[in-house]
Amino acid sequence: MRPDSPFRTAVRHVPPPRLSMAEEKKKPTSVFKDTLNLPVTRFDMKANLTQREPERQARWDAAGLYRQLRERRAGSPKRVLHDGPPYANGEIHMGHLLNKVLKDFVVRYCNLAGYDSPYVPGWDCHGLPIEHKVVKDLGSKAASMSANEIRALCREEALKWVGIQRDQFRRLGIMGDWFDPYLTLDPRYESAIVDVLADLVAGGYVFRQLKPIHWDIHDRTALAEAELEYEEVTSPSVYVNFPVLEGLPGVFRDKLAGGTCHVMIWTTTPWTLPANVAIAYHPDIEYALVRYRPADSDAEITTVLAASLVEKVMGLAEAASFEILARAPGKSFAEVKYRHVFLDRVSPLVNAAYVSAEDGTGFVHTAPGHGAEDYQTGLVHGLPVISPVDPSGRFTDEAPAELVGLQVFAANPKVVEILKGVNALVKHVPLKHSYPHGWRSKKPVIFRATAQWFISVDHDGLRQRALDQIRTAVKWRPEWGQNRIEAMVSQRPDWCISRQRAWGVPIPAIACSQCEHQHLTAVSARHFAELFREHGTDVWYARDVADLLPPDLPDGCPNGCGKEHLRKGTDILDVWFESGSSHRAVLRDHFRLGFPAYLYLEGSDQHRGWFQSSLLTSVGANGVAPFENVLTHGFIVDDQGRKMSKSLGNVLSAVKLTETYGADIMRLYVASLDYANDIRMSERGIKETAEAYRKIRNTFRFLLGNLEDYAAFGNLADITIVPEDLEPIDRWILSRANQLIRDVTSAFERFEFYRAFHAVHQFASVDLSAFYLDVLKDRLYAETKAGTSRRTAQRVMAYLHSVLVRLTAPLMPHTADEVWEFLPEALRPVPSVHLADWPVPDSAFDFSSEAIEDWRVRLALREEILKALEALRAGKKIGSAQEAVVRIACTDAKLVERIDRDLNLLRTITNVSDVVRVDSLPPEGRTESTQVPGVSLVCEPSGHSKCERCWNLRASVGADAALPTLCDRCVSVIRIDHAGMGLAN
RNA sequence: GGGCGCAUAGCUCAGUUGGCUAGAGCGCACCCCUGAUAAGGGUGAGGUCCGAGGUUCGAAUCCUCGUGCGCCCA
Repeated sequence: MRPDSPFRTAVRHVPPPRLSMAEEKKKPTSVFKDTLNLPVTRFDMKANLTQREPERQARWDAAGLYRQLRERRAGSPKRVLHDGPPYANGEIHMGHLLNKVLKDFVVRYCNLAGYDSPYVPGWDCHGLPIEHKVVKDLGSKAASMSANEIRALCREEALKWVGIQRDQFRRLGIMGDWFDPYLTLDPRYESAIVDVLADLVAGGYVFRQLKPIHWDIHDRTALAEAELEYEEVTSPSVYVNFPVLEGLPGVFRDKLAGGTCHVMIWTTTPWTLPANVAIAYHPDIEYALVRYRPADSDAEITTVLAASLVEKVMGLAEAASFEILARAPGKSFAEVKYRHVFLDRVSPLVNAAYVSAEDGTGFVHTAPGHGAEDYQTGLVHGLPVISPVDPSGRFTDEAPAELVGLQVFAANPKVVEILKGVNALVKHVPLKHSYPHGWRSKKPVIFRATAQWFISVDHDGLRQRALDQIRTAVKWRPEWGQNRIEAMVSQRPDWCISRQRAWGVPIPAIACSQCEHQHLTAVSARHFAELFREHGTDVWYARDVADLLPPDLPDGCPNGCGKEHLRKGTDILDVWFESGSSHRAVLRDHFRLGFPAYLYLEGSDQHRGWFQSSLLTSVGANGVAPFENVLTHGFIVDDQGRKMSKSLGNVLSAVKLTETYGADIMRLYVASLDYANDIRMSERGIKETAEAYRKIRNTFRFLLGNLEDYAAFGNLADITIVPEDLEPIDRWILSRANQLIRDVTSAFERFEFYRAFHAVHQFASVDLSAFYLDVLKDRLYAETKAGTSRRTAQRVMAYLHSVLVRLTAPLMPHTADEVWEFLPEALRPVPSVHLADWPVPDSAFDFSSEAIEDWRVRLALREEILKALEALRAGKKIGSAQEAVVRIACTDAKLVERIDRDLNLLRTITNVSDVVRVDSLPPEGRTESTQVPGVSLVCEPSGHSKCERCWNLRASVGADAALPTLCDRCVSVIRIDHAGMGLAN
């Protein structure tokens, strides 16, 4: 059929001959193509994030975006997310990325939502790992260097990593005050730490007490766990009988009939026996009363040990005979007292959960001065800490006379001899086992009790007050965080805050070596806080003690020893105390962010770490918790749920992945995950997120492409939605947008970013891309350029754009900012989306319940029509939906009215050629609607011709003799918009 | 070994106080379009709701035990 055929009108109900695919492709581009308003935009489909993000970040920095934001929100209600300081060591890993990105979501959202929400990042700069590395690199030189020389190198090392990590965090688009972060090595911060200490000293929480620590007797130094190396050694293990005095259970007493009895212990460190003050049992292990005859003796001995070990131990001891007299569980030994084998000391049996019947005897020799577990048990049972060993590992005169002056390892044979002498030795066997050695000396280390500084958790009800704050003043998310920290705080022992290192904040105590007086008062601590603020903590190491005397120690030792015996304390503070003091340094003093903080947000391991140290120091010093909300995230595991570790080879590199995919993709990936529990991460997941990103980006691009001729509009009236111009589908999408704003806002308020991400993604791909925008194409492309229909569509699109760009700004700040620049001037009153205000729903767009029901029916019918179209397509009857017509029959009178009203709308939302209602449909081939009872429908090829311009198949094509290949709509558009083009001729 | 948690489709998540045939997006398969084009649209196949008991008319949901995994401690 030729377009200019004079007969065209008369025969228009006859289907035109269909062109083959080959013929269709060969068709020349229609002259009408240029009359369409096709999308045009400079906004790239390809994101090229790895190149564009750093450029954009540089522009933000140059413009002082963060400063602008601070000014804009000055005076608004505050919401302070207080940053937990990462350790300034090593490149950032996935855990850092997760943590900082989550924080950035919160901070960016709060700022958009109108809060004054500053972000001051921090770093934990002191501590062992840095010192360890510096000393290791120095090798033997370290020994000849002064504390301050080593500390200077430590500072350099820490600052190096601060710089590297800062750049890596900034690359992720984390917004904050990167040029004035808080550093725990900053004198202002160091001063605040000591100020908190002064408060605690004033409150009477700080005391000094013996505690066993790893001690290198060769280097005469304390060692941390990380400085130990484990090696095989052979130790003289001994089985020893301790004589029982009283308290045995009745079943044992009956068999003993007044005879003597022992309990048998086993130890690989005989030299610690002088410090024995208890023997531990497990309450649930079954113990046996055994009478045996040693190989070399006629005298029978009665002793107690774990029932399951009797045979093994008797075999080892080469007993000539043995017999089990009775059995009893460990818990029946609670009242037992025994006498030390070679000292005049009576001690108790105590229960301890770590006792096992795996080896030994089921009883554990307990010396709180020489073991960590022993010490814990000692705290529980109030045992004395005895440690008669000097720094070089020699017994002091507190030890038995035979041992004084002997080095402990050399003393082992002597102890064995003593045991033999008192007839307490059951058996002596060399044992090969793994034993800790000093990392530098390579020599075996010992546990030695030394005086340490503590914070008493129970002084002045501190523990109880902390628990009260946990329960009443803080909101824990997820809620089980409360259980967790409650359990930990209610069980934790006193806090040992001293460390024997160089790289940290000195505990500014002045000691008298004559009388052992330790001078640490609120006044003296306050004095040093001021001194450190001015000079940094180096001053402690640089000056002589005489030049450091605090105002309350003018005349030397208060016990009358004079000044000449005074010396500076050599302990530094536990780094947990340092970071735990950030509420003073950052929230209250120097940065004045505001106390308490709105939110602390860290990994769930910090229930034991920073949350707890911050809580205890703050309740002790300020009386209240330093945070209102504590949000925790889980740990990153691989796609199979296993933790990431070098040995498993499943570690994802945060830095490399960011370089490969871009920050916005990595951020979106974080946003897509529920971080409350374990977080599974895989490169595959990142790739899927990249797909979601592309979808969202392309949706923005389509919006922008169709707003191009509109973007120049600067008049607010031009871009304001006129309600009476809205078409039904516009009203539908606006009601959806309202819901989206509500969902995303509530998700951000509850820190459930994955809900925000899923909502946005779903909206962009389902509501917009697959439906609203798809349906809108006809209006946008084919209607008159400046007509109400097209302009209204653009107004709605501009609105949707301005909503979406704000909702996504916290999640993908670079892309949102890029997209923002393409909005019409009047829609972006500020130069960056990050200075904008969070969208609020417009209740005028909310649907009535009738409108909701109308749309339920329409969308249900659409779904069923699309299914029916698919059947036609499979039968090669149609290609595009436009080639089909839909016939609907309805038996429900009320529905008939509604469907008749909606016929054009149904045609629009399904993109078919036509939708008509018929009185009835033959049963064969029709679809019975399951969602709209009473409705059935049929799809079949359209009989209409295809409009050359808009490609719709319409009954009106050919009606206009001058433009016979066009539908009536396109005819009128040509006459209005393109009258001068001569197309009508 | 103890404390605190978690387990729904290949992936990421929904699933109200127990109540329709357990849902969505992505991915995948097939198809359409070629005027969002290194795009866009449609349809479809995917689930022992970790396992085993129990409570209940009814369990993904509540209880018990187990398995696996994570964090913290020992």
